[in-house]
Amino acid sequence: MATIQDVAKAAGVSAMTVSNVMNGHPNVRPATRERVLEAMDRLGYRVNVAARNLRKGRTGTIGLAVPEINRPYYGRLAAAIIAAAGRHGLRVSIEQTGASRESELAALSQSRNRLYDGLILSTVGMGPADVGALDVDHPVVILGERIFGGPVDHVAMPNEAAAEAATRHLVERGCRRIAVVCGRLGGEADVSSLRYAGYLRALAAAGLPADPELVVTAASLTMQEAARGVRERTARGLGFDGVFCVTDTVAMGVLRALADAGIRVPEQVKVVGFDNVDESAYLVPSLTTVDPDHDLMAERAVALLAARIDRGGPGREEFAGPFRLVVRESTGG
Amino acid sequence: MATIQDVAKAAGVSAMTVSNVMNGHPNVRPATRERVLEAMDRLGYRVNVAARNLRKGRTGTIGLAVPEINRPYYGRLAAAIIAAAGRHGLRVSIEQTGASRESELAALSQSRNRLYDGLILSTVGMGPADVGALDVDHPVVILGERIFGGPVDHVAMPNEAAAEAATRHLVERGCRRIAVVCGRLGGEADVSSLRYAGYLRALAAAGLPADPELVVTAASLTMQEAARGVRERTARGLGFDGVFCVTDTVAMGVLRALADAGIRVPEQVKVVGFDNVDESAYLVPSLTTVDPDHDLMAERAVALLAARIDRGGPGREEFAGPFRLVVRESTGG
DNA sequence: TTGTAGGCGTTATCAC
DNA sequence: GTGATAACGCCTACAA
Repeated sequence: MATIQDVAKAAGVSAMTVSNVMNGHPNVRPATRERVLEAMDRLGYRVNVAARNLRKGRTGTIGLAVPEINRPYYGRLAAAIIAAAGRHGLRVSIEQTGASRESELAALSQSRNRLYDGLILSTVGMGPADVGALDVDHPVVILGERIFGGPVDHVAMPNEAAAEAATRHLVERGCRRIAVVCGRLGGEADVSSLRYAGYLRALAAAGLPADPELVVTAASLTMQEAARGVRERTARGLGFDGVFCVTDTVAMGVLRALADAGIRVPEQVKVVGFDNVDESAYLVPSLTTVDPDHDLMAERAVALLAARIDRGGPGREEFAGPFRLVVRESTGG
Repeated sequence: MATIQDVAKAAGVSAMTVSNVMNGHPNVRPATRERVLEAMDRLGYRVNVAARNLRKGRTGTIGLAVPEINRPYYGRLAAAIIAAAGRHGLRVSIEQTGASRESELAALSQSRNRLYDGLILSTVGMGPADVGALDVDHPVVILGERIFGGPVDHVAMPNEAAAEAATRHLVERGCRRIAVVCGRLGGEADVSSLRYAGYLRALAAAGLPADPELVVTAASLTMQEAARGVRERTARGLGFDGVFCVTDTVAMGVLRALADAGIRVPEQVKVVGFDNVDESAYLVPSLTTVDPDHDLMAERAVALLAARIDRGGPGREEFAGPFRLVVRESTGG
């Protein structure tokens, strides 16, 4: 494999000049540039990224830590982040945390390993008690939730407001006993708790009581758990006429369980999801859901991280994306 | 950031000894090891990956190039590959090709850029004419299809056999006019063409004619295109009683279009997919589909690549995974 | 068992 | 406008 020295020799210049040509520096005479380019081409020269990284103290790669890439929401997010990173000249290395607190903390310390220039972390397992772990000296952006007081940048979903709007939509469509399907409620600033809070707010605003009977738990927010939870609930009789699901994935499990029980959507029960993953428009019935503008959030997250990489120092910026409700068949079109 | 030298100084040894401790080399006196570990800990030492890479000529990262990570099948695959790579001590950097021939070729030449130790490439846009491009001097494993004669390792789906089995299943369930929804048929060794061939074989074996009217094209295999194709077809009257979809994603679009047309599945039309993505079990109706054992394929692909990275030289191994048909509601349970 | 020397390929600095 | 020099931090010889 040809090195910069080989090219320099072949072109009759110094390595420095070759470097300057490569990096588009000014002050290279056109004729020289030509000779160098020709030599590079002839030798099939490729820059050695490891050497460049060592010299520059950068790797050109950022890490993206998500619970599992194989879930529609994280897939959607990853796609947007890879695209956004590409626009910033960065590559993306993906790590799966399995939504466990330990793996999320491990991802944070990996980033200290200087594997990546920075890390975008989707926290699910970590809680406020782990804020201290965020105090690392490398660029980190938390994506998804708000961990109050953390010394890092955040790109947050409009969790509460959007959950409230989604639930209000059910109220407006005539629902009076609205169930919610969410993960474990620790009272912390995780997806489930924040969206649950929005759900409660909408109920209160509508003067509806909050019945603990209507809270269905799907601990790790999988289709399977959601379906099981709803089956258990309907086995005791249909005690609700609307369901707010904290994610679209959960909603898919819910729709399936309702179909199993022979309950018609939206006639008997109306369902709302959250995320607007690609599949939600194609489900039968198609799913009414919250669209949080993934592309914008991804772009902001990468932009924040890139800025932090360039400028250094800790950040505390917060960005909460916009959202809109996409009304489809599951709430009556 | 502390370097190996700093640690050496702090522990009163040479850098070499620190290196030996780090890499678990034998011949380090326990007491010395202790002193070194203590110093590393005290200084918060982290190895500089760039320097190690430069020295070793390795990056510890492999590339995974897929059309779009935001599709259930590729998400599933990526999850399995990241997990498998982790077991081999490798990280995974993901690149999205958008299924275009140009981007796939670019991914191949990127790998020559020595960004990664090796590349796993899911070819969709490239054809046999591009076999030459595979003749790179870096480890590459092609995942998904067979490009005959390429000088690289392949991990292939059992495309033809599985497609034939899926179609035969429709025949066995009583279907006589079986449509197929696939991408453009170039007669090359891509997913659509191979699975289409399997479909044809099953028809022939059953003594059924192959009617061009029954070939629905969804050029890039999206839900949208599949739905549109089926809508156009049903608008001219329901001319089929079974559909073989070349992917589950396509099947989701098909199920949606059939629902729009008021056609009942499986009573009027039976549907089979391919991939067994997580969602397929939760659709309404749940989807009968081919399960190709993604985890095994991912493991094999990573193992082949890892072996190639270690041993060097070009490879020509072919591995075709096993498959099984998962029968669900869309063909009558 | 531990230390010394040297170089992996690149680029920043500063001469010329 | 171009080139010599010196790192960047680590690891593989080889020497002690």
